[in-house]
Amino acid sequence: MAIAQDISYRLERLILDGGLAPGQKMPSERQLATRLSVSRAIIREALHELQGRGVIETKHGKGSFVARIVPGVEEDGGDSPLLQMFNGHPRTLYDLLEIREQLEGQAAYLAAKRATTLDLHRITKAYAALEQTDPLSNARPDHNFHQAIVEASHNPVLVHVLNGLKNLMLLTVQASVANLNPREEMRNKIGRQHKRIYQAVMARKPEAAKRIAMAHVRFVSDAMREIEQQGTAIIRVPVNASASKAAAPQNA
Amino acid sequence: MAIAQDISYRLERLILDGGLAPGQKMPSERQLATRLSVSRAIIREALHELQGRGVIETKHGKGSFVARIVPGVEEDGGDSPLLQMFNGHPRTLYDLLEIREQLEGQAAYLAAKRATTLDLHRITKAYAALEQTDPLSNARPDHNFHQAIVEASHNPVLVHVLNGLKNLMLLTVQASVANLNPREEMRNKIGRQHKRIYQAVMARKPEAAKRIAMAHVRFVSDAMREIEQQGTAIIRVPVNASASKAAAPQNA
DNA sequence: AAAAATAACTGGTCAGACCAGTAGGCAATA
DNA sequence: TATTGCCTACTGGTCTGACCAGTTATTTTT
Repeated sequence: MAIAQDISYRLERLILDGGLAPGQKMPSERQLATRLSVSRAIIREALHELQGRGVIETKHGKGSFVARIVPGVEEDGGDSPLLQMFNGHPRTLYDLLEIREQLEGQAAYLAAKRATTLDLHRITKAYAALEQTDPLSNARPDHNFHQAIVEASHNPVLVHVLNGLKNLMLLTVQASVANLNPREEMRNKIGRQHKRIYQAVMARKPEAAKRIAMAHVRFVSDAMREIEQQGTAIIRVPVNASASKAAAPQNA
Repeated sequence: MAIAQDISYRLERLILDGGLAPGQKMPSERQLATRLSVSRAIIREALHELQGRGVIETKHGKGSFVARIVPGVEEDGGDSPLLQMFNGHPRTLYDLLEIREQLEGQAAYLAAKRATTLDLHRITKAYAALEQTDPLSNARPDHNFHQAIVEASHNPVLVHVLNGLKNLMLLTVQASVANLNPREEMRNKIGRQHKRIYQAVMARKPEAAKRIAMAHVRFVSDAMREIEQQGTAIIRVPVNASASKAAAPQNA
């Protein structure tokens, strides 16, 4: 693989894995070049790639910043091309969940219908990891479980679309985990829902899987809406997820 | 604006405006640099940006090529690995329709629920244009009608996702128009479906709108599948859609 | 203290060089 | 003749080092 590509992936992973939070400034190009032992030209090409993907935005004389997906009370009108759309819309979270409901439902349906034994194995593995993980730690196992199901759908377009929403997804999952999991009843309900999704897919019951998966997302959405109205939310909008994440030292 | 950005936009416009068709080879980097009077580094940065958006894919020693099927993605994704997935997979068309069924259904649902009077006006206008257009001419009015409904959903994420699939969409719509509309019964059925969708949205009947919209996409999908099995398809896979497009001079 | 010049960052662009795949031509060989 | 194989002229991939252009904090002036 071309180095520039490789670098762009490494940087993206660095960002997603919590090394850098949305809005945060990335190291300077010269620093990155030195750090990663490549020329600055390569760094610039990699950064442009991330820019094209909407992962970062760059400001002349200031630096490159991890794209802020969502609103926030933040500073200037710094808009990223794609993500600009979301600015100032606190509804975004629910908009996303609205779409997730559809797509995850379809994914579960197709997964139950088309999953190969290898797929089932992967899903099982992801589910096991999800069960064993401390629900309070982080959102990744949750996301992985859903992801495994999506991939088992064998619909590249679906995979592509959900992959494109990955960043947003992570934030919502994160938000839901942070807000919902601390409440025991919630945690249990969600756990049961995951289990039922898992079972439906394994049992190859498409309709059931779809129904349950949709209900799951709907439940999360409704629960968060309720919490938000009570004013007891830990995270109101995904932006702050990074902050609470930084406060939680148990990240991988 | 930074030159690299500007260049990337100019190149993208060049591609989308029909100067370059999917799969087609772009001029070499050195050529572009000379032609556009910028350094090769700038060209490379611009190309990486397009790469990140999934507009092009680049092959060492061969050149850069307009990505078959997609622009962006967004991302997400974006990038050649995703696009590669689509190449040569005739199933892609149906994969896309599978997703469209969900998203268009949801869009219609939300549109019926949330559309403002302005939205309704726009939809009416698009529908009128669709009715008055010669069905054989091109797919744009069809796409515009669906688009108007999507925008009326007032879900930026949904708009974003479907926008990212725009080119794919155009191809499938185009394919369906090319294959289905020449057959009178099909044309009539589809016309009736559009009408029912339109009426359901205008009458603010979310459930009905969703059901009809989903059935519509499903119908198109099934019909095309059937045609393809009969071997009477004009366009089998989206890839060739561009070719037929070039052959049809009546494009806007 | 306020204003202006400065210095030390940051990204943006350029030029030219060289490495590394690819493809076509053309000669030497079997 | 047909095949092999090299050579060459493409293509993108990377590096270097320079200079331009915004941003910001510091330091000098006033």
